[in-house]
Amino acid sequence: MPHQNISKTAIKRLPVYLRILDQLIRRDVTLISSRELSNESGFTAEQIRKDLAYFGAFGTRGAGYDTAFLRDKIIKIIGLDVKTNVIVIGAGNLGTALTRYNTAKNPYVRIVAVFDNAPDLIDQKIEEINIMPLDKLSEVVKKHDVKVSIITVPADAAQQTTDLVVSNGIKAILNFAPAKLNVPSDVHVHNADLTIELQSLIYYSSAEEERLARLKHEAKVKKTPKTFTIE
Amino acid sequence: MPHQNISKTAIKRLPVYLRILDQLIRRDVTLISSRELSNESGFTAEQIRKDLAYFGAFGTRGAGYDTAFLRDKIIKIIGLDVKTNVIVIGAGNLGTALTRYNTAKNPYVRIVAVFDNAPDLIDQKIEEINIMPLDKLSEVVKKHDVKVSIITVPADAAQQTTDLVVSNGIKAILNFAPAKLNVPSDVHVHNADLTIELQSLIYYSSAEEERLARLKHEAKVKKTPKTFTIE
DNA sequence: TAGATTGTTAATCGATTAACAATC
DNA sequence: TAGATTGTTAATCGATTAACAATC
Repeated sequence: MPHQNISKTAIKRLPVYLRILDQLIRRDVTLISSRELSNESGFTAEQIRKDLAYFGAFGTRGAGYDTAFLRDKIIKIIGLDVKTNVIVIGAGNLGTALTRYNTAKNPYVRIVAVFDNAPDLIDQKIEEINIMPLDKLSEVVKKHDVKVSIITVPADAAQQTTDLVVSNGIKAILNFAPAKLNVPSDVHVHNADLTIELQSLIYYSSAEEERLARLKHEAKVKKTPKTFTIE
Repeated sequence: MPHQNISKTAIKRLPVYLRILDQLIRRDVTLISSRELSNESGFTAEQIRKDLAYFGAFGTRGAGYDTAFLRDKIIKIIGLDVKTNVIVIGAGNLGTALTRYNTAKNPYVRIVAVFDNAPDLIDQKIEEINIMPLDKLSEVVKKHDVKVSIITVPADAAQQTTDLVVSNGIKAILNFAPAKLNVPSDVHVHNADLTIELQSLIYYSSAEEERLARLKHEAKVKKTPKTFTIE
């Protein structure tokens, strides 16, 4: 297979497979079929096999996948075999939650520092990690060769924060600010705007058909010719 | 257009358009073209026009879209014209962050209560919103006719929490727990597993080609016939 | 009328699903 | 060998992009 294009949706599923394999290995399961992986992940068995096939042939026909072997491969595919140093910008509730969670539960990354300009937060700690002012960012990024930044600042500070991290060589940004970030083409941005997640979910939470029918009805009313009418 | 299938990806973009229209209206902009909306959102103008066309013809040829009119339409399409009552389960940092953010910045939803079983959290407040034990959930859901729940509990409590909210009539779940939730087919789940977002971003943060080439090389080495070799 | 921009149809692209040969 | 499950190719589906007629 000479450089097939790797589907972006497949990349998003790899961490799910990794999480499941981690769990299985903890339960001493050594072999798993794509059918069983499907039950655990919610993705189809065909899709799982196809996702993995982009990168190689990791299973054994007739048997399934060796859990430890497959985990090792996925870790290398994603690039988690070397711990990734990450910075967090914004030490509010969300920045704090992400820092705590990743420090405690995500063994593949290391949050090296949290940045915030609020004077009362500086020199405090979140789970042993220092909160620092933004003017220390350059130094920290160089020292730990940081390539990934999580941004949890307010929307109106998002672009200037982005410009700062990009100018310091950051290549990937996980953006929680409700704002579009302008970046050079070699910088990757994943938007994780939680308000958008919630609002698009609300679309599905109540009678969709009915709502859209009402909308169509209104449109008709609106298009009634605007002549003088007797009230 | 007799009931065209509405694309799921279009639904995810509607809240982005809404956010931009809110900003434009605040800046007293009354008319906007799809080209300008494209600049603000990062989606193409063609895509924006197509997304809106699923629901009606809201623009004026030659001119563009009336910002207030289009905002009103999008609000009705998503179903945000009536404030949506939402509950949050899990009063940790993430639950707190989401509660604060939505209370302060998202005028379209109302968080009516936060649930947690930790005794020291009960009866505390997050921005005027009570933290309650889970045995009060049924009562609150009935009282406020809640249909949407945000789940921010640990992975091992996610399914039982889900079963609880589903049995109380919740129809949409925004799930932050790193776990697959099993729900009846009439309940919608949006997964927002932040670890997965971060890990899939890491895939793009460092030399992809190189990493995958190394993987392929390893595979070759592994497949060397296992005969006796002279060291 | 001329210029601009929408709404819609057609063409392309990418992702998922189905099917099955390969092979453990 | 028979049964099982992978890896891969072909068919389908859905989403995006391109093009342009409609129309303000």
